Amino acid sequence: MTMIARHPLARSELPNDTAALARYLIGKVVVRELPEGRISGRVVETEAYVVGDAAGHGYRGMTARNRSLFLEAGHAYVYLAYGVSYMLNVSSEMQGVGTAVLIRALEPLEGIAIMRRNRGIERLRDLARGPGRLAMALRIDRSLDGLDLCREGPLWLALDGPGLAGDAEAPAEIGQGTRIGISKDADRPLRFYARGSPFVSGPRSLNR
DNA sequence: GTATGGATGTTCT
DNA sequence: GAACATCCATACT
Repeated sequence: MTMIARHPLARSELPNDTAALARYLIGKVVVRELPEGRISGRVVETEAYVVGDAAGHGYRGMTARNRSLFLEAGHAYVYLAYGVSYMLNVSSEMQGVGTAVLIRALEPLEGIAIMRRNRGIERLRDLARGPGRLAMALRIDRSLDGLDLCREGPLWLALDGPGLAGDAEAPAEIGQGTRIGISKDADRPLRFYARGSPFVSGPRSLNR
């Protein structure tokens, strides 16, 4: 078993601008620590919900649900969408600004057997392809809302070190397009993805 | 591969 | 009462 060198993202290195953060997070690693073991996956798709964005949950100010959006960059904002699926977001910009990056899809790296169990399916490609599926695979719910993702803990964000699985691959080109599943401010190119990755959600036509 | 509809909790009008 | 940052099963091309 290869030793995996990996450390948390430094808050000071996160781009302040939300769209820049969304791009920055492509290729980084989400780590989930569970009693049964560790799950991790490479981020292959994100969306930015920026300042003044009518599609963003912070657009109308702070509420009991969305207060984590207003934390300083690098904290988890988790909410329930459509009463069915949890969504994992990374808060962005300065404290007091209600913006975030939605993590939409992961390429599974570690803990694949646990992910299969959490999802109740076998197919590797579908384990975390889509934000709701991702949350189910990593067993993410509201109990993780507000967590600091720049420190090792039950859920954190990591940078690859040498020796990591997938490390030898050339860094994927980053594509950019419109966000999925929204109606307000829908034309802005605020979705980022690893071009050509089979683990990106949505139709293949959106991943060229 | 694409298209459709139902389940579901929370927020807002 | 409607909208919603979704998923899944089913039907169809």
